[in-house]
Amino acid sequence: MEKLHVFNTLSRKKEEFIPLKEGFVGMYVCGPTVYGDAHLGHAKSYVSFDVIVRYFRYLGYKVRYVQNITDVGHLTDDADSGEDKLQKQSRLERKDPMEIAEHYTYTYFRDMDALHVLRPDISPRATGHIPEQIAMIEELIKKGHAYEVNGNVYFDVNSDSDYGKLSGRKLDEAESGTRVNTAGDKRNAADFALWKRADESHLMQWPSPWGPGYPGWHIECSAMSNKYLGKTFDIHGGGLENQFPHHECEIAQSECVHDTEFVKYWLHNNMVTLNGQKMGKSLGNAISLQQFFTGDHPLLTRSWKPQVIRFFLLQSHYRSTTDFSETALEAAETGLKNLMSILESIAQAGTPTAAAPFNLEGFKKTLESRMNDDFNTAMALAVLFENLKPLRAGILKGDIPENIAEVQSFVFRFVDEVLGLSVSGQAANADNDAAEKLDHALKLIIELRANARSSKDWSTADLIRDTLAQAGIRIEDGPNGSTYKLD
RNA sequence: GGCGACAUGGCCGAGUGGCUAGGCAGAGGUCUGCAAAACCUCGUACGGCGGUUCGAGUCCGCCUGUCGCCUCCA
Repeated sequence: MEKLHVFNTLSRKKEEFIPLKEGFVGMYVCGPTVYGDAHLGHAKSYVSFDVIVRYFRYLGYKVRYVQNITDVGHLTDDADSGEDKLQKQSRLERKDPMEIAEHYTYTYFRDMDALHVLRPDISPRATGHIPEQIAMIEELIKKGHAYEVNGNVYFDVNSDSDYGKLSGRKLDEAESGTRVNTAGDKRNAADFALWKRADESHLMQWPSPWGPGYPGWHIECSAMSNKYLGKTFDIHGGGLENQFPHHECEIAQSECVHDTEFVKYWLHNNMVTLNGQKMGKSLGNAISLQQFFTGDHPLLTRSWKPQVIRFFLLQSHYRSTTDFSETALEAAETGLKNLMSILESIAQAGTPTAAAPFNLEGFKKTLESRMNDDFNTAMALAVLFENLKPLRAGILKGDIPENIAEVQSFVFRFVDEVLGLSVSGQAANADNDAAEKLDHALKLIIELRANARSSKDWSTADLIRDTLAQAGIRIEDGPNGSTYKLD
């Protein structure tokens, strides 16, 4: 595709992306509820939107990327009877809810950093925007879209004729057969809470015009997106499971307050599954990112590097489910290693020979057309392999294209800036000083082994190679001497 | 029950109606003291049954199966 197209959940079609303001993209993505460690499902979502943001920037857009931190308001159970998740966790850990929020906000960013997920430009906390949420609720009441009962405030879904436009749900359909049976003091079972009354035992509470309480889940995103992105903005993203009710409710609140379209393009990423079942915290089958990084989980036989997780996720489309298995991770790991090895060869290409130029324009165009097609990273990776493999083969033969410098700079820019895969990952992570010392030592060992080889002392040569291999250092013999690689 | 997805070769996973996706694994070969790496060659897959079409994995219908949402959830 020549121009960027995105799949818009509102229309259920791919649409050309046209920004509200030329050159700028305002984007809001639902962030985590910080009461536990982030797992592979979070990684899929945030890696997906990370690539989307990166690609917009690559295209030259100035992006304002807002991703909230939900540190209050999610209930463990039904919207009326459940306990606040943070409050529950704080009871379990015997900590203040804010300690819980702070801790898991920290681990969230720690894990996302490891995955090379760029930090959002703004990470607003729900608890930091209580006045904004209250103001919005007051406006909804004033306009007749909300009502107060006993210190609770509910949104009146019947007051909004558009309600259901995102999820394709009609109000009367939802009434029979659902498990929503707690009408409580609501006028309509489908009405949702904007503000909840808190009793004295509730740890997180704020004063409000309706008495002490705390905000409902959906209102934070409406209030904060409005504050930082305006009444209408370009893109709202999140996990597919938030389409209803969360995003539907956001639309209702925002559009009823502002009387204008809330979001132009709704993007939803699909789930990570484990044995065909959705991976989720509350389902108890989630493997946290830390557990992947350390290998400390009954379903894991070993640890997995963040980079491998990222590459694994990039190999499938963000709107497809990603089925997790260690076999699949292993395949991704080898694939990534091979890609990196190809890139290394390209990086080390010497001065150009008389070889014909590499078709950089065509390569770039193909790559961009795949990304323009709703951010098809799986395709982009295929294009990378398809084009770079022959290039490497040529380089190894000594055919170095005259435009190698441009090729190198483009390839590295794309892989690093757009895909977020760091080419010199290992080298960059290593301690430079120690690496230098190791390099000296290995050069000596390789020289001694070369002497052994020239006197056909194969047993010594093999002993050196095998022992180093066990330590994760691979010796490879080539026509111009031996080299080593760190696993 | 309502709404919505998906079913692709050993595995993962793209796919705009007609030309090889790609990755991993596997087989054979070249190179090599051996190995590794690299390079070359090799797979005609699209749940089932109909239909539209000159032509369908790709469109339509039905069936079967799996999954998601309808309750917190990336």
